[in-house]
Amino acid sequence: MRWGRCGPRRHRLQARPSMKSELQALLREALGTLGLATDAPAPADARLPRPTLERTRDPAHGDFASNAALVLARSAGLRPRDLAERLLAALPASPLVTRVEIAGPGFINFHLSPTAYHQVVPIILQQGPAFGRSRIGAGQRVQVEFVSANPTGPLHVGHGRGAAYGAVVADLLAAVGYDVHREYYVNDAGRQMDILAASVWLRYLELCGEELPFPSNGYRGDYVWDIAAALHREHGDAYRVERAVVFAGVPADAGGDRPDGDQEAHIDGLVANAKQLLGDNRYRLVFELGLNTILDDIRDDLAQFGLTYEEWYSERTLSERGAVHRAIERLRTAGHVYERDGALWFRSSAFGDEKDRVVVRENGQSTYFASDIAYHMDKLERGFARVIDIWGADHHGYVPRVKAALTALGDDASRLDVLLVQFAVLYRGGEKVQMSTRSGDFVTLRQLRQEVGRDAARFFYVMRRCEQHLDFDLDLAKSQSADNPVYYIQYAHARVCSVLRQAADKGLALDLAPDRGQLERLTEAQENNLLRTLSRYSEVIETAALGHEPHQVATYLRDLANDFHTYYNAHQFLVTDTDLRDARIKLILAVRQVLRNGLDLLGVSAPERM
RNA sequence: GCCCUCGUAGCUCAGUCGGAUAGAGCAGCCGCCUCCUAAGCGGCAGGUCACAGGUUCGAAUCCUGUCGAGGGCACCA
Repeated sequence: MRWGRCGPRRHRLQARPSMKSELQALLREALGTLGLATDAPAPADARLPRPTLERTRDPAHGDFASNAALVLARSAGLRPRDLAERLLAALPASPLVTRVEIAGPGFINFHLSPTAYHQVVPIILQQGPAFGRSRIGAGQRVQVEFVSANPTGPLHVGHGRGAAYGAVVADLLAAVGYDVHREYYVNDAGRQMDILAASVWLRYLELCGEELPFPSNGYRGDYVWDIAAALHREHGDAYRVERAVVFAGVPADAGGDRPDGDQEAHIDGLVANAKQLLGDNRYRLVFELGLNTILDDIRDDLAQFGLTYEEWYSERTLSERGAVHRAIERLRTAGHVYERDGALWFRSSAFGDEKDRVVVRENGQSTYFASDIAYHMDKLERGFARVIDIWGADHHGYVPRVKAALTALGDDASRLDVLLVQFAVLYRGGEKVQMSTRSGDFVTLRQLRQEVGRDAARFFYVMRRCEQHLDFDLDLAKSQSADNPVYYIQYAHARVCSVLRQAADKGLALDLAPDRGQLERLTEAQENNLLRTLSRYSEVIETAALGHEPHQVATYLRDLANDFHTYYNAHQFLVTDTDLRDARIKLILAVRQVLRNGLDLLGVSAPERM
């Protein structure tokens, strides 16, 4: 995290979002006093490290440590420890800090007062669900596009990870003050959709009693039968065409007894025949029926997974509005396209791509890539400060060409971040669950939710870094044991609720007013650990949001739950000493609040009893 | 072949912008319920951070190369 650009400002204890930013302000002031501006733009040599303030790993080094003296010694013309001395002298006093010392090669270690930690409890209780949220995004508009699976079939478990990851990235950005626009790009045009329409029609013909060979490249899932059955129910035989006519002039399929055939030409021939035999209106109806049925299913599926979108963006309307044409013309005007072999090519190799790419095919149809150029152009034209795409890792080769297109259009490609999510592999009984999209034999997201539940699914999907392959252990996700991190964390929450129920049952009068001084009674090691962990929450949310790293929240919550369970086992909360009891109840109420806030960000519920 | 990502304890993974003695969980071993939920807690053991160089006060982290795993290299989307 950079140190911010705000000028020297009187520090006010409560105004800072976290104790870390409070200390940063102190340090910045000291640096300013010595004329070592940290607000200057980064030096040309970006490899020069910048001063940082970090949590220490070893308590002997205090609570926070800064490497400022080490990093700035050279430019200041001083030895690190000498510079550290001067910084120490220039450091303003603060009630948070009890002691500052120089250690090792020139680290500056800050020891914080117990009060600094105690005050985090009333802050959490006052801010409630808002605790951990901040305004560092300053209302900047950010677009997050995720899932965007083709509406040619139900979502499967591979899409689930992108869905969970994208949802949390978006929510995190919103939590730190960005104006987030969540979007699903609907590929409702193009060849794959035509293949779906043809697949539906062929299954319909089978329901009508026609016997026909199903194309090897058609969509074979059961859902295609369902859509075909709906068509047949509503329209009887009105769309029926004899088998011989359907296959007239269609090149042979490949596979099975015809290894010499051509799958692609075969399915394209069937699509062409379907369009011609059905005519515009009837073809359109079949097409729309397939699209809408599947899209409705996807919407419903994602809603039940806890995902909401601000917008479902149609590829078809994009091209109908002329955006694709306009994008290509802009590239043409800028001199970045050329014709070869009857097709129109974008010279993406001039902008860092491996090779040039076709935007208009020989048959006159624009490519999916052309739509994507138009779509990304449109995103930037809509005025988003940042645009985030979340794609499956198998699309990584696609990143350079999209960025190339934006650069060629004269846009700033650095406004686009593409986050690549690796695949999730399911394990059941220690065995890898085999899946194959080809045969339609895949586990759907809905099935996964039904098997392990929404909470476990959401949590497991985001508990690893996105570029890490995910081993999704179904048995673990279902197990109601401490091994299961979801239950472990939720159990901590339920335990706090349980203690409060006990207090109520015993008729104990709790004084939970914010500032009564009882918090000074929290002196046990477990209490100090808990306070330290609670005070980290805002920092975790900030780094998780800015780094697009939901797993940090998952890891943090596990730590917090662990600290709580340790405390629970070591000390009784409902003691007879009322001040101590009130202090402990306030502390665990703060724990409960932070658990809730964190789980909420992950889309996981916080049950009151288990 | 070229490109991208990854390689940390037996297994699954954290490790902040390069920071001080590399951390969790599981599995293993030893303990802890007359007590707010044992769906819990404590302890022990476990490491050449794939390998080799380089950069510097300092490298698991940055650079180069090698090896290994996954993915990508369409007038498909």
